[in-house]
Amino acid sequence: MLNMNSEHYRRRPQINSLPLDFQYAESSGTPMQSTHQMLSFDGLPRAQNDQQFMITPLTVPNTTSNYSLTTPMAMPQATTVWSDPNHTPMDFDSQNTNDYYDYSPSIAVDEDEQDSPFLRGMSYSEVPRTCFPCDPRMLNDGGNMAVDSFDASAYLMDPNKNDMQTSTEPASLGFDALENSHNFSRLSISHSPKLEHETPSSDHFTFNKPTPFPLPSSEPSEDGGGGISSREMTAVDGDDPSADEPYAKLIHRALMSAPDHSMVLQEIYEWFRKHTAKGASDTKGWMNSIRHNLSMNAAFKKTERKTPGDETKKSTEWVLEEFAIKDGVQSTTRYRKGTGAKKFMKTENPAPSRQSSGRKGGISASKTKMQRQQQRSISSTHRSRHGHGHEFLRSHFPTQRYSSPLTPPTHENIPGAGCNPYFFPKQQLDYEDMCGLQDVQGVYIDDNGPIFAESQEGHYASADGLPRY
DNA sequence: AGAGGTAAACAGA
DNA sequence: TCTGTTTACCTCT
Repeated sequence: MLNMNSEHYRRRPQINSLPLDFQYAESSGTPMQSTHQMLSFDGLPRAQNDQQFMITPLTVPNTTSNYSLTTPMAMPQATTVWSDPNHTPMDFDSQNTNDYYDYSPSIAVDEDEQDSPFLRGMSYSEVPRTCFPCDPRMLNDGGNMAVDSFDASAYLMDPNKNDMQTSTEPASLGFDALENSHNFSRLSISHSPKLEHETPSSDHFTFNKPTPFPLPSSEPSEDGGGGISSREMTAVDGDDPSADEPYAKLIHRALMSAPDHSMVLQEIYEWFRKHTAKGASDTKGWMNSIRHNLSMNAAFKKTERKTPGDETKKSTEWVLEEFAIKDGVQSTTRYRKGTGAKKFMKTENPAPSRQSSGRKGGISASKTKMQRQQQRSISSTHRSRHGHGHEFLRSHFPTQRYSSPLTPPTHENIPGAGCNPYFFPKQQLDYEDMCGLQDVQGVYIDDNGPIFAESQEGHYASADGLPRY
């Protein structure tokens, strides 16, 4: 098993001014079979040992070099070719829980590299890539076989194929990416990964924008109603695909259908009413869920715009983050479960504010609501369920910001994160490492730096000495 | 265990 | 009352 500690990736030195994820390992000789399983960082299938991918001579500036693309990113187009339902990918996330890899579509790129013959007109972010353990430090054996253990792997890029999208206009980028992933989910998958001497067909080898992360099923379609995810194809196949689609994806679809990828809450409600079964419900639970997802999912950003016609009025607008336009939306659950948060939640004596805030929910919980009330009514000691947390703290620290350890820092707070929110769990660890605070629970990031929600001893501390909640 | 849904407390506009 | 945030629970896989 390879040591896939992400530190090795994150601190890999940059070579030849190429972006971190576009380094190459030079070696000579003929292509060799890889002796290592290719690793997938996004859960998508990757090439197996008997799969070879050739890079055409025209695409290689130095034909004595074997290139590998080292960033663990999804490669939707090639994945379409490689996908083998019988192949179980090695999933990066499964080995590094909450340790998102530092892919960022906004990594600064040397402009000159954009025209590199290696890139052949593609921007680096457009180049499909996968992970190869070409960094010696990634390998347990010290890297002895780091270079020569894999074949001249790359991707069969057809330089004559002109369906590569080079537009940098955000909306079209996003649509290309999504549309392409849409194809991924719809197309029948070729089970023949061998591409040598094959002429790629447009069906399985176009080079539109690759989506760097798990493929969204929330891509727009002609009718604005959205596509069908692979999950839905197996799970629903029914009349209303949206019925089985999570709120986050539906909201994403709604926003994608808007001209500026933005809507006010009421417009989102309206979209749900028109396009989903959820919105047809008489209850208002779905609205609550929408608001919950908007708040909790980093793909959705709240902005303010002035009401047309009345410049004094402002309305809150929800807009898709750039990465969400390009890559789709991630699970809302994912954003609310950071490492620190997990630790925090496991503490036996959570902060008073946590004990009192929030309430039990869920369908079954509501069923037992009556039972609880009855129990309370016969209890001789009536305990107030709230009023001890935020109330007390706000009265004592009126200017304090009440951010939650569960709230991921916005990507703007993280240097180098660009527009990629997947930095934040890693960033939490970085702060822990930097501060030697491995034992501190609930470390999270604030505008002012790390905030230490609660230590194992139950003490509160923070970077500025004030308590955080 | 993770994803996703839901109810509900609570604050602010 | 609406909106936004947050928590805590639930079911399902």
